[in-house]
Amino acid sequence: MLVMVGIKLVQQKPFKSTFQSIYVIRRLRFLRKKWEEDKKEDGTKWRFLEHKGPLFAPPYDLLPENVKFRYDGKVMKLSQDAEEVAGFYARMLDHDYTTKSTFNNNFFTDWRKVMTHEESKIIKDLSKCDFKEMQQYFLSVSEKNKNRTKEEKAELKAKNEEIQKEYGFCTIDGHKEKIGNFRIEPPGLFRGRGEHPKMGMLKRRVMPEDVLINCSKDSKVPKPPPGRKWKEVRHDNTVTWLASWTENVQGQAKYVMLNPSSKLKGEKDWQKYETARNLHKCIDKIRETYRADWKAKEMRIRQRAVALYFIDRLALRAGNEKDDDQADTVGCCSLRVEHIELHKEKDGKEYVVVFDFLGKDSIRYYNEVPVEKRVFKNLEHFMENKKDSDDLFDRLTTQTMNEHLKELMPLLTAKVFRTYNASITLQRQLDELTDPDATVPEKILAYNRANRAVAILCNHQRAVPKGHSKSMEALKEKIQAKRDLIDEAESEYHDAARAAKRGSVKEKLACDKKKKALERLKEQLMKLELQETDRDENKTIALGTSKLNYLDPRISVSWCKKHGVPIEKIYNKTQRDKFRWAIDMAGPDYVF
DNA sequence: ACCCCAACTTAGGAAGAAATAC
DNA sequence: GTATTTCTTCCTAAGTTGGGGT
Repeated sequence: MLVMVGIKLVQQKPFKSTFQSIYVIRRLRFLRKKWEEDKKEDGTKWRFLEHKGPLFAPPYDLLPENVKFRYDGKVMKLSQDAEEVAGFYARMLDHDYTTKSTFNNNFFTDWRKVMTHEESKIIKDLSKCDFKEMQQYFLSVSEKNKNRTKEEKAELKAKNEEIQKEYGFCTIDGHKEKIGNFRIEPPGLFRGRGEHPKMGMLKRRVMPEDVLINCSKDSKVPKPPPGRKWKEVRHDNTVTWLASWTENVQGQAKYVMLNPSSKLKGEKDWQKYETARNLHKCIDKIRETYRADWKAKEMRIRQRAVALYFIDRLALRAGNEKDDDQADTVGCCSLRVEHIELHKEKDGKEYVVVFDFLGKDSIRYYNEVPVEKRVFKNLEHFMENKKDSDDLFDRLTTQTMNEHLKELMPLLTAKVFRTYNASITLQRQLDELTDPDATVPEKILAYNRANRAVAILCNHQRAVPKGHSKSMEALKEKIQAKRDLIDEAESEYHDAARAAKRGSVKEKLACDKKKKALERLKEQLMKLELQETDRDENKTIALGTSKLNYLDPRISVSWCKKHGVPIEKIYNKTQRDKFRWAIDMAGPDYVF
């Protein structure tokens, strides 16, 4: 596989700018050499791995003496642990979380566990706790931090860079690579999304004794803090993580891993898009197959075929089963009867399925979808004699779905459809929406619209930014002001033109100037109007997630190269770092 | 067949930094 | 210069997937 990468790289088209092509050729040669040297076909991920270990959260700072906690109106001095946990809650007093009884109950139960015996004898009712002074104190501290002088800021920045330099990088197979998350998660209250049964529980402080270190045998093993021990040091080169620990709320493993800009992550990402491109080659066949399976005798197969149709057409997630100590969310395979409604006819359309459920992160998915009659009839059948809370696809799991997909194409799984449909949609929308003669801002709007089509397909939502309507109004005012200016400039230009007609060189020059000024204003107006459209259309849609995780970056890169749009207009610094491989690889003619 | 876990990708919101408006 | 808005980065929760155990 990795040898193929090398070949693929050298076959790429020449690039436009000399600077770039020299750089690219050198880089390609380098990459190919490296990748051949590093070739690992046995499932091992590295041969050498060295790092400094994770950075622990700073120790707890006691509150100043004058900051009081009160219980039932009376001042009470808390023990260190109780005070720290109280502080976690105090910081969140303005947050919506503290209005939820699940959050409050979980917090209170866990808080009482860290209290001394005496404290827990007194503090028995959360509503009698007064955290106001603590909250005020934390607010004042962050206010003070905001008002730091230039020098203080510079000093802080320098310190952080020092830390980044020491902990932020590792050496892997001879390369220095950036680490993604080298900081151990600090203690706090668990912020589960949606109606999470565990929200508000105490996430306790992670100690060196909780931490597993992974590095190579012949590396300098990271040292635990003085007088402390790691839980374990292992040398497992079949995995990519550098350190891990188990978080106490959900019992999940947490990992320190490489930054997306790293070669290891980049190659994986590249491979993901190659799999999606492979799907493109057999998608017609697969669609034929599942349509045929709508008629299958076996229920199991019909359910699988209808579910796959949803995964393909609606870009739904696979939908694993979830425990009831997690928020109740679903994906395709875990849909329940209560999540869809069937309408023989709705708003003039036949056979409409209305989806309404909470997906990942408890984001609502609502969609009215006209479907083939056969799909509709199947759904009716699946729902017969079932309660609302029963599984729609009771004969189907993500495992059996993925096993089936493996047979249709190597490496095919449910999520590949999301990647594929996202990327192909971007490519098609870009083709459709890009006017080659348009200005760069217009092209960028076209790009964002294409991106938006994908975000809508994948249901990537966000909360309406606060102050959205206000900022829209401000923008509208600005536009009106600009229009007035243009009117003014127009009449000035007309006057100047008349003067220039019979006037001297001087008047002609003045007229030219007016003309230029008018054009500049018009251009500014257009920019503003584009911004207005863009912002309003984006109100509840998040473009970042699809850009970062679903869109083959080579599509965007080639579009930029083809249409003379600087790549910086599409990808910011972080994104350019992550997609370095694609920026180097894809020429203007790349096709997904 | 089913369950569970490890490892990895995908996700929205918070916090911080930078840009722009005033 | 300061306040406000917008963009970027950080954070970590919440998914998917494959594999191993029973």
